[in-house]
Amino acid sequence: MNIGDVARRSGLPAKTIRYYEEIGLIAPLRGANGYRSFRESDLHKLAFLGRARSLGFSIQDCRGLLKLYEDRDRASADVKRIAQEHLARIERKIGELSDMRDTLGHLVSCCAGDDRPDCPILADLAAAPDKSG
Amino acid sequence: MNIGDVARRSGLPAKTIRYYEEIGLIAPLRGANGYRSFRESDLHKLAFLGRARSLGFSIQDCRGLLKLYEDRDRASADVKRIAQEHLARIERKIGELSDMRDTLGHLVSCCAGDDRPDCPILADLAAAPDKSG
DNA sequence: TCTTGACCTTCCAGTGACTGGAAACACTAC
DNA sequence: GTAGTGTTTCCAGTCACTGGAAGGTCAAGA
Repeated sequence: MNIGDVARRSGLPAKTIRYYEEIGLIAPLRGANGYRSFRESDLHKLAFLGRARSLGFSIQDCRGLLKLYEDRDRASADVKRIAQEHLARIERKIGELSDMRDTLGHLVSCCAGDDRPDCPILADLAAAPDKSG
Repeated sequence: MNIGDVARRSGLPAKTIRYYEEIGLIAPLRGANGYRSFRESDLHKLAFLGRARSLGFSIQDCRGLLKLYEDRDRASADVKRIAQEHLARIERKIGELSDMRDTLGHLVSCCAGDDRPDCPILADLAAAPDKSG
């Protein structure tokens, strides 16, 4: 398979696939013409990566997951740990964003949104000490 | 005020303050020795920026907000629109992350996390078509 | 006067995970 | 032969900083 076929079948852009090769996530063969030649196993890896990335795993996480995926002697505990740490990061992020949403939502609801200059949003930005930490 | 004082009083790293000058968010004066010389108004702007950034506004948004902040003839509607668009982005992001959390939470709860190789997390990554789109 | 140390300056490079674009080579169909 | 598509590599840009190097400035103390 050429990169275009793999891109279509995996749903990943060809650019991304080349990038994944560059950083060592996949290692497709090369044909005599210099074109990348993908095996089914490469396609599986790319689908795996696409799915993991869509769940928000970092490339570093993906590297670890892919290694475990290919290791028949793996312990599921290792996979679970990576997933749990990622889950914790996601939950932390949701918490941060929820705080922003609450603050911002309140400010927006207080703002008249008309042609006058008075604005509680700007007032807050100008006056409030940083409550984020 | 030198940059160190402003950094302490605004809570922003000196590096960040220099960066904000470089991209034109602030324009401190310069002393004869080449040191930046900050006025109270620069400090206020930096506090404003710090607060806006902590609410997740992009630098581009900050540029707009700062302009409105300094415009006595502004319409609060313009501020509100920026804030509402940002709020919508935040809510979209929270939605995406919540989906990830739900999927990942389910997978994690299904994984034994022991020394055996069988793992529903890997099984999902390997098998599931991308449901993110 | 000299030194020490804190502070300041600019410039360059790196982060994460791609993405866009240019220039050139390869292949297929007509 | 040529048009069009696919592929290659390489370089630069994204966003908002952050780290570090090399060197200039200043205030305090011996």
